Amino acid sequence: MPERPSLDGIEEKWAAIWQQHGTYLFDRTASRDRIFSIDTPPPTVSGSLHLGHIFSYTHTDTVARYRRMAGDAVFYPMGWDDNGLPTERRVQSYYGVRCDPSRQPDPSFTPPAKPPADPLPVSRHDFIRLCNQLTIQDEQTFERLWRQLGLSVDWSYTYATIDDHSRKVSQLCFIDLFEKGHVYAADAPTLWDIDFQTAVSQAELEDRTVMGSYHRIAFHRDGNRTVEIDTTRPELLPACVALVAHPDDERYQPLFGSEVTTPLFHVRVPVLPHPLAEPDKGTGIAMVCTFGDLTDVTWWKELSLPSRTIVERDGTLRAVPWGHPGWDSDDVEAAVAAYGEIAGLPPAKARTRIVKLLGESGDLLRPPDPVTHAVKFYERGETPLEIVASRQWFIKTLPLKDRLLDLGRQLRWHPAHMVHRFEAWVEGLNSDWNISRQRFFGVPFPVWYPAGEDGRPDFEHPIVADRSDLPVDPLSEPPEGYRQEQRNQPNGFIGEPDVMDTWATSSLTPQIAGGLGVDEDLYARVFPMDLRPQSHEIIRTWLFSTMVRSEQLGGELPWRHAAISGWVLDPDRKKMSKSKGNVITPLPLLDRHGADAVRYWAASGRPGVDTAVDEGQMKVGRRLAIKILNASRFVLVRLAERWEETGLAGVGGAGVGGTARQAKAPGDAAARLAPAGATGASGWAALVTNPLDISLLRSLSRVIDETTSSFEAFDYTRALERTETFFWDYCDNYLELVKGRSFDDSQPGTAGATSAIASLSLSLSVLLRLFAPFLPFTTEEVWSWWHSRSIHLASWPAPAELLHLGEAGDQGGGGVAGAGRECAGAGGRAGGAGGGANDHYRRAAEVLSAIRKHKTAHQASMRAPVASLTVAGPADHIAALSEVAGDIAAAATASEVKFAESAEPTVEVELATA
RNA sequence: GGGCGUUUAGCUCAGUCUGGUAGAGCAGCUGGCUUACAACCAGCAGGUCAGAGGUUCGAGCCCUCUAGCGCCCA
Repeated sequence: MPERPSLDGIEEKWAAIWQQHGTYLFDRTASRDRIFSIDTPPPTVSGSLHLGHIFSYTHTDTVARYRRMAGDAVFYPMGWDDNGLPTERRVQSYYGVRCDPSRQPDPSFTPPAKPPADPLPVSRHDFIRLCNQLTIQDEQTFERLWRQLGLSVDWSYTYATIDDHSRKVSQLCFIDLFEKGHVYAADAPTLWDIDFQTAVSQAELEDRTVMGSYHRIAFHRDGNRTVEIDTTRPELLPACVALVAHPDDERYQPLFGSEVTTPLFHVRVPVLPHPLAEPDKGTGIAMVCTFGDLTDVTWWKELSLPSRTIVERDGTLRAVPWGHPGWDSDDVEAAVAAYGEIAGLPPAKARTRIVKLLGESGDLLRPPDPVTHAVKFYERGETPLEIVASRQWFIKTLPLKDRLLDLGRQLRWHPAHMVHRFEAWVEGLNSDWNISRQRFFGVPFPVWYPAGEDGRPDFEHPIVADRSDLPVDPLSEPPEGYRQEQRNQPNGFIGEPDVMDTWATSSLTPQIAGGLGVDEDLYARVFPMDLRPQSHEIIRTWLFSTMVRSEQLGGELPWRHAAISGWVLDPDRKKMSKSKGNVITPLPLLDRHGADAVRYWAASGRPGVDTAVDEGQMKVGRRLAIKILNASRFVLVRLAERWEETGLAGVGGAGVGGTARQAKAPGDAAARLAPAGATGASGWAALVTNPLDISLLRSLSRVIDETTSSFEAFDYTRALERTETFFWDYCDNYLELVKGRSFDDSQPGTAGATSAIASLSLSLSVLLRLFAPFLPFTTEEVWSWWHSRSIHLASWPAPAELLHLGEAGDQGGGGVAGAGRECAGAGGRAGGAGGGANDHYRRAAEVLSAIRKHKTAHQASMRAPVASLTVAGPADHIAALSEVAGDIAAAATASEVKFAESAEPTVEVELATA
């Protein structure tokens, strides 16, 4: 035990020892009912870890540590979500390269020391090589930070969503979907990001309010009459396939079923009713184009409209064959001429041009009217999404809506109201899940297509890889029965060039971590997982997609509980974002305050509640940690010095002081004192005979009950608060009260001193264990002063450790002293001495407080001697207090305590003249 | 537009299911070196519980409405 305890260096020290000793290794021989498995979110490694990670993962870690101490074999793996676009972007900027899939691999390629301003084109193979290279670096950085934070992860189960194992599981599950008919490829309207040149899914969308303009345009009816529509995208006029208005809209009811012609292009389009048309929006009648937005897709589908797509994958308008089938016009020449003005242009330029044309033709009825409106963006993109028709793989989710809602209700959500977010999302689903991405660093589809005589792929007969060959890359390996030379040749084969959406793989983390198809024994032990922790913003993506996959694989929930963390807000309770420049990075905070202090702050954020960064809270946490060091030293010094003479050495506790290091795991005090232990409740607890000590332990046993039930409900914050409140009171009052008795040189070895030492030892042991999930470094440091085995492998405290059997049973009631305790007998034992046994401690603390108040009011030192002390109160108070008079007198620095009966409790203090 | 959450001391939040005279920490002020801890301790001050109405002997808590803030969905 150090002379002056300190937190300096304990993080490096214990992180290394935990790693060396394998403290958090999962016991995979445990039976299912003893296992607690956690499906941790694999953070995206391409960014930096932010405070939200620290926050949410700390929550998970407190629960993991609790479960481990409560006797579970905790399966707590970590994954890295490294595949996908974020990594590609990081690699592009880090090395200054871009992927050009038409290039041949260059094995000698190494990226320049400094990224060039103009990105170097590299082959797909080399690009992926760089992605792998950088993610491995990033993952090491992440792992160091996690270790610094003290996460009790079993690092031997770490996976990455791009590694061989994940690719294998992901492809395996794709084949499973394919065989079950849950996945299909189709030409369909697809949300398309023209900058990233890739499809995106509904889950990756984000509405952003942007400036636009309503253009009022005249469509023509018979007899020179017009219909006026407002549109923000006049350039899509050639793609117009209908006009729609609300069925109840009397203005347009007469037009339903009739045809109108588009200006400039002279295309006949029907006027149709549909409830999604908003009468209040613009003129109340909308132009349906293929495709301007998702509502267009709905109208197109539900009204069985034709398709006239004009937007290319790069966002420009493609050439179209006016006058040919599907592109009929009443004035082909005019249509060709008008379209010739905009073909090949990007949307914004095409818009300007067409507005000019409409103005010249007189069909633009007034100057553009600026509006703000919501536009769909890819969440990582900067250009509004286009909707293009292209061939993509989709997972069927729409037929699953009801089943998913049902599963959502079966899942235990913490907090419970988070289920609404899930339900809102599922109910709002309007398309199947597009899992194709036209990118490079992702899990390939295990699919090839036979090439016809013309060399074109036969999409109707995909060749799916054999399970035993996984993982495969169809762009570098041929399918069975083909030779590599037949790639892209007539009558040969063509590999599927797309990769899967990141979520298509990270939705399988329970299967990946659990070893589906690879380690069935492990999988059976850990799946379904017990806990899915995550933040609320990714309910619609990660939680949702994982539910989909688990349902399609085995028709069940992937986990039993979902614990949802809130967001971390900046100190002013504003959302942190790069653009606002208010992002706070975790590393400086960890360095400044220490891991336990940051964890303390994180644990103060209740499940689901958005929490502001609060360095003040971190300072409080650090102070708590220091207090634990000092209080522990106080207790352990007494324990060590009185060890022999109190007779405690023979009771079976761990060695303390000089002998601590020799004690072995089974000999730890905690282990011995556990109810199941050989000595059990008849151990140290039997030595606690003083009423003050007994009532202290009774209070503490209630804290155990409360923290335990809080943890069972995933309310780690409450567990921490209860423990902390008790501990601070314990330091201020209990330690002061027993200071004299536990250290009384005049009476070593008396029952009173022995009781105090035993009680201090028991209570400290319990308190440290209650704190261990929150402050793993500090508690481990202190624990190591008197135990050889990690506190994180010690058993979670049980009330029975503190109380004799038969008394422990009535602890559950808590609150005011139970009636059953009143008649426990009149001896000096627990439950004796009249009124609620717990009152000794509480009343003594109140008296002490009154004395302090008096001293402070008289500007006296706390050590100022008290000449006369008279405690008055109801008979039962006095009876209890008189039993602890010696402790009160010592703590008050009074020579004696006089008692008097009165209706109201009072404390009269007279200080000795200074 | 629909939904969820939230509003309690200057700040951050407890006060739950199950109604009984407003709590903690931080910050502030005052005092105290007290042999575990001055990185500490003690004390003080600080609130129309967002607003209105209702139920009740009694409402921060239950019900209704309104407003602000945040988020989700459309």
